[in-house]
Amino acid sequence: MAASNTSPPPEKAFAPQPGAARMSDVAREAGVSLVTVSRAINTPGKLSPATLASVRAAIERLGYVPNLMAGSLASNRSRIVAAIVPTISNLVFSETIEALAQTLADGGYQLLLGQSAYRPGDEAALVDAFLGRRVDGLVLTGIAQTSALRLKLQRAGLPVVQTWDLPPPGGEPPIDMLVGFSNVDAGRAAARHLLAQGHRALAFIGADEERSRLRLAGFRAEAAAQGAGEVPAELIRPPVQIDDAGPRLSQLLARRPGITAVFCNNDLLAAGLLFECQQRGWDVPERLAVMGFGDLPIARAASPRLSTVRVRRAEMGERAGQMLLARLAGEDAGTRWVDVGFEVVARSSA
Amino acid sequence: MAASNTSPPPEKAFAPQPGAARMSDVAREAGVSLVTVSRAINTPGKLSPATLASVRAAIERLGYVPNLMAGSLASNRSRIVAAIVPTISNLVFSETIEALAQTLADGGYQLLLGQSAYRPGDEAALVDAFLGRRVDGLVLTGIAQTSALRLKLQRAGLPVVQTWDLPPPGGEPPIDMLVGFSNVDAGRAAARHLLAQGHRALAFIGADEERSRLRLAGFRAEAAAQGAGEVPAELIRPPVQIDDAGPRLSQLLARRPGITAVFCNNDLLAAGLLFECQQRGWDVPERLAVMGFGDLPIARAASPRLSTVRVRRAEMGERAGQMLLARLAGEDAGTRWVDVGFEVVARSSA
DNA sequence: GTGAAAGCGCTAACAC
DNA sequence: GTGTTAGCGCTTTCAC
Repeated sequence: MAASNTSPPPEKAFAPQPGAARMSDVAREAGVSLVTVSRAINTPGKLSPATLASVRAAIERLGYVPNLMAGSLASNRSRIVAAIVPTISNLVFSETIEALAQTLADGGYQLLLGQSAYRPGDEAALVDAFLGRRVDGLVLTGIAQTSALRLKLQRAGLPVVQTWDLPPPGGEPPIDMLVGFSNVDAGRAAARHLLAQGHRALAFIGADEERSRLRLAGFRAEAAAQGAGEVPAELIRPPVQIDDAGPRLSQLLARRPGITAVFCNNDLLAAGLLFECQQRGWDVPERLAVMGFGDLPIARAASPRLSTVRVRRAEMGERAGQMLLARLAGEDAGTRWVDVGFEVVARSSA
Repeated sequence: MAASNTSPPPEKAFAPQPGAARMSDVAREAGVSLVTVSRAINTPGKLSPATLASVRAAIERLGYVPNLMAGSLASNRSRIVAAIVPTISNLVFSETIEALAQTLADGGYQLLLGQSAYRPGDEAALVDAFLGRRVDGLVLTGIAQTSALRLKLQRAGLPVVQTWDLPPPGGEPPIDMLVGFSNVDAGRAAARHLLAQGHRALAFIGADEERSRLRLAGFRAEAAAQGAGEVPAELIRPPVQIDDAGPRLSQLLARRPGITAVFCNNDLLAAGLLFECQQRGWDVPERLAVMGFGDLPIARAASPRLSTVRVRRAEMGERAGQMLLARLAGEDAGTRWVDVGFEVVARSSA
């Protein structure tokens, strides 16, 4: 089914740009000055309808595409906002990104996306690349940036929004703006839900990364507070895949055979656990209760329906975008830190 | 759990860039000329170790971050490659993007990502934005670009790679380069697999978009060739969610109660169907055979294991990146069209 | 190995 | 409303 072919050359061989039209070409073509063309593009309202029309016609005729890099250099505004997420392969981030991209697009900005792979070094490298491109704003995932990075961003005077977390009481304040929720509290709430149903032998499966660890901490704190004892945890080095769930359950069981409830730090992993239970012929939640995180569509579709912790993914993206747009428009809005909260969704699996 | 707070102003209020260091500042600091600084950054091998060291020290001292926009303008190379995918919320594209981003990064290029939402208009708008930024290359998903867009790209003389599909025999040739597989053949192969197991009453659930329709066409063609009669199909307007599976199955059943096998155009949808069958108490594959597409990790993890069509997602991204890098390096490689193929993976669900 | 001059394509003042 | 004059911060010749 696979083949690699050396193909016939296309009619016209690749040529290094046949001399793309410049603004001055358009100006000459339309019989106006260069600025007039610039205005026709950026502030068309300030031109007479007649000249505007003739400039537009010239643009059309020449197939002119404005060079935004030159524009950015001259105006010192790139109209680009960058965002860094750990990975786009985790669906929990997709909606945040889509909402952010949409909000920014509506405001005339484009989103430049980077993936950190949960590695601080990659994040720092991306920030350098973005600063080098003189992005107008930056959206970060999490609050675990190194102090060197924090300092660099503050020195750059760039609007920054941290997302998906909240600063711990007494911890470092946000770099600039922030929209998130308490991962510790979310973990705590998950434990509370499970404990309320009488479970005492809890366990945890999640990624070996910052926010997952915070949820685990909250989960364990609540379990301890209610006297539920030790909570074994499996921390998976990213990237986490759905088929990690089965093997990790086995590990957990080997360590503590009596487990009755597992909190998975991600709905996909929880769905994987559901599949695993089905393979084993275990009833959920009777034999094992499973709780997810995120409330992705799969939580509603799974069988049994997945109990989970709902996170306002799209809202975070939208608000991050709005905060950035407001700042970029010069409005120094009062609200810089937003807690969008979370919510335990009780369904059938736990 | 949610709260919006008007926060105390941070120690230092937002200030519009305290005058980021420029290359000339570094030059003065290091006691060399501006060009020397430029060389220290771009062609360090051409400098004496001593001057190189002193320039680097100055860069460090000033926290200088080169302005890549200015560099791009002067050199006429942006070192950015753009890619357009329908959506990042569909995991089938994630690996392609990640492999592409990685390959490009290794070659010194950055990836700029855009989402078309399966809308030709959005795709065209993104292309304009990218051309405006003078990206050095472009990766497109699919081959269904309008002829206006094809023309624009050819006129721009930009290296372009189309992915995820192959030109139909006798159809339009690729815009420039291409790496994909035959969606029609993939659909045909899926039907062949199902028919080989004795199924005669087939059905299809997929997104209402180009490549999904091609797979449906192949699926139907094979069914017809083997005398299996009509194949009812449910085409879902994107975005397709996993919880679309259940309701669509009901629709299909209402139209044709005797269905014994369903080809889902996406593994996530197939997993949704598995969950639906479980809810109904239907055994898979005895009562209903389910086949997926993509061979995402969920196919291996599902219960029963999902039979599916494996697509070389990462390979497409990597090869697209390589082809682009080769072209950008001036090597006019002979291989411009690559068929990476696909593969039917028989597991338990069908 | 290093530097001086010119200019990439555009926008920002400021005139008229 | 429209045009003129200066750059934006770099890389590119071409000298030395």
